[in-house]
Amino acid sequence: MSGLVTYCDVILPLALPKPYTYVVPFDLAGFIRQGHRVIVQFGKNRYYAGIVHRIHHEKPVADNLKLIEGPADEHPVVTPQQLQFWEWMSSYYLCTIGEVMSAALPAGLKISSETKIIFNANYEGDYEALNDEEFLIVQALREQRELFLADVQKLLNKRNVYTPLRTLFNMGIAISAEEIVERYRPRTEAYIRLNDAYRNEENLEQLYKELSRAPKQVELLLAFTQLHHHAKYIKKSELLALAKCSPSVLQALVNRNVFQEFRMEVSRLGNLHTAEVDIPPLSEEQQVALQSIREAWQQKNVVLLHGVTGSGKTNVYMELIQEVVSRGEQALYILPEIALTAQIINRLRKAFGNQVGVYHSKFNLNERVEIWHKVLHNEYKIVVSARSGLFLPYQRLGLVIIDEEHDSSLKQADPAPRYHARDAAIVLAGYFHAKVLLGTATPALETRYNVQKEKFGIVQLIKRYGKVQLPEMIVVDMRQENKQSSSVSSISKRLYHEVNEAVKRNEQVILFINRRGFAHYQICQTCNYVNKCRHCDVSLTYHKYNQTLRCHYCGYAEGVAQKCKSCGAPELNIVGAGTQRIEEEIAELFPQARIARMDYDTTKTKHGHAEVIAQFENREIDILVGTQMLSKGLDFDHVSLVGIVHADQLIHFPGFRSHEKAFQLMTQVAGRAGRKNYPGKVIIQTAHPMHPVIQCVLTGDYQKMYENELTARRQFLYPPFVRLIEVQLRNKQLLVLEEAALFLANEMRRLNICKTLGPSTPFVSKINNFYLRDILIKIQPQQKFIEQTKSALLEKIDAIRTSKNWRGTEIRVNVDP
DNA sequence: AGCACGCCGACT
DNA sequence: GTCGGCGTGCTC
Repeated sequence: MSGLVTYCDVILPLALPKPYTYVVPFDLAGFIRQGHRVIVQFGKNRYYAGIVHRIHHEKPVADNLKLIEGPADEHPVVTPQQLQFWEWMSSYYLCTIGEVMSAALPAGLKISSETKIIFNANYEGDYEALNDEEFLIVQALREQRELFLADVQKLLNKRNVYTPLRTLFNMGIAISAEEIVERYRPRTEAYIRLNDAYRNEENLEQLYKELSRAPKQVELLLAFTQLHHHAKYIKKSELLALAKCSPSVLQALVNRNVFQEFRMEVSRLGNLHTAEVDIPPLSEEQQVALQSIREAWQQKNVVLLHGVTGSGKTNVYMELIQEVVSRGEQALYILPEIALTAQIINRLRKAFGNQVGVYHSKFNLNERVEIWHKVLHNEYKIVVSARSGLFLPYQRLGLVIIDEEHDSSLKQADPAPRYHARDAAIVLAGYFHAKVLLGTATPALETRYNVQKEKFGIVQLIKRYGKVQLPEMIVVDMRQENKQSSSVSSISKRLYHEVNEAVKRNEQVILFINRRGFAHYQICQTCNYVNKCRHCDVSLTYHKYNQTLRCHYCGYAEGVAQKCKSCGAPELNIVGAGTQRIEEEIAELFPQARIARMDYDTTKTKHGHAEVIAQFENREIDILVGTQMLSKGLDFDHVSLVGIVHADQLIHFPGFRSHEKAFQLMTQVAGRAGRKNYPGKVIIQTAHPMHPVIQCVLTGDYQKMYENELTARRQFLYPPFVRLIEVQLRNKQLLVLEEAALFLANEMRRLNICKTLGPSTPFVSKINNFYLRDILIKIQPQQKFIEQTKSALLEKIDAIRTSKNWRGTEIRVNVDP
């Protein structure tokens, strides 16, 4: 075998269609393995850490291959299962493996080089010939000796700084170098150990004598000897605290070389006490459910736990996690990001202590790297996370729980990979022969259908846990309401009355508003003109706090108009009822109540969300007004009333899932009413009280909603009866866009293996000066059709990308939208 | 994602 | 006439 060249295919964290092949230097050939992070040069100067995908001896067609520079770590950081998973994800969701890698690897494990400009101090020429820009750079260099490319860009306030730099390089004033920046920095802490010489009793005796005139030092030394039989060294801060001595005393002993100070890497992840707290006993019903799940897993890998809100699904999860962990396997518990609350984490930490890892967007880059390593080294047996937890390097995955399985935020919208955590989890679990549990009170239609088709097992949990009763559901007909009342209000008389009563009884109220379609905007009283964004096809949203009109798509902002831009009339109205507006209305209606709002604006700050929740839990707030966020994972004990202010907005939202989503959302929100102590009430305000969705919510009839929806999906050809691929094309030039979109749609139609709709103009037809067109592809749910359609689609997309005629066309593919 | 090569506007 | 803008193509 000697004489064979070793190659490795390296995945780079860029949107490149395929891995690139490098030569492994001879002396590294036995060392570099699949999953290793390796430093490679890519392009003229730039270096990246890529992941070794495959090692082989097949000479690639490309010539002048580069050598890899070397490994970034001693051991591979990506497991074979992960690489398999990345590959599946890129082929299933039609994106590049580099895009998957970008999503999967924490930022701290991504390395790229930065160009450094270094001043040549030995330069002996003059600076006469330099122009302004060049001179500016030289001035900065003389002061700082070296600059990053980004610094120069900032200095000159432009992107392309190559030209002046080239002059400096040519003149020998500066040179350039690539600095590889590893973003992960381990945290270190100071430790103290005793000099080995004093392990000898005699020497120690001698030392005490020598120190007789330094009583503080003796004291510290005694404290240390008492503490240190646990370990050979003690954390400096701990020693100081325990010995109650000042740092100067310690320093004196260090200077005497009695103590030695050294730094050690420590974890950033809190070291919790592993208190063996009991998991709360299961109710009889939960016990039965648990047993049924175990049995169902004998037959099926995926089981749906369909349990009403408050039925204590979490208790069942805990039990299952316990079982898996005791077998030495790892459990992954995925929830929608906003359901990943302190309540859940605390509970798991209480039960499982240090074995629990938490992974979500609030962790910084360093923390995420440490979590990655703890999963890799099998120190974390349990991971609680948002959907990105799928990408951690599990060793022995035994169980994946997807909680709130129906939740649409489990599907990543942007950027690619546009994956669904539930579906991806099932694939991932398959690699480990692990079991999957999907939990929800309102299963996604597709999931329930998979149960019907006997792909998934099902276990029901229909009683609320403890003595909690299901809430009373009341519908208010807003058409009647508006007829009777002279002024139009968002709050009906009935809801007004019930809120007052609840607040009077010192109970809490949640008012749910669907934010979408509710943004307020400025409209001309005379000609009905609405200010629109200059770059996007949307009306500008009114923001009260800074009196601006803003575009929610591109961020464009302008001050509120004083007069109409179209007809010049000075009378402009703000219309629309956002959460802010309704909160004001509610404040007027209930002057005695304490009201808080929870939506995007209030939860932007890191703790805004948690603060509002804490205040509500502490009963410092009577009425909580909010959006979607209120429906998930929050258990409040004193909420007796939930009001759904505008149910119609939910039902009539465009999209084939709107009825399903409306049912889910209303049911979930209603579930917030009446926990331990109160029988809850739910008031739904609608202009269509007889609408089937409303009726199903009122009667809590999931099955009926499922059957209705399934019929509609079958009739109009939507999932689960077909598989969908949504393709969006974007181009700054409308004509080019339309031609390209038509080409793609027609080519797909010609195939005759799928049904192609469009191109159509989306509701928002222009974003950031890019025009948009949508194409929807419907495929019969058989493997061969799906595969053929996908490969044809990729081919056609490639044809557009490489064609001169349609250049500048961006194409986004969304599989299973 | 960079970075380089190639073609059009405003300045000497 | 040239400098410099950014628009398109390639990177093992």
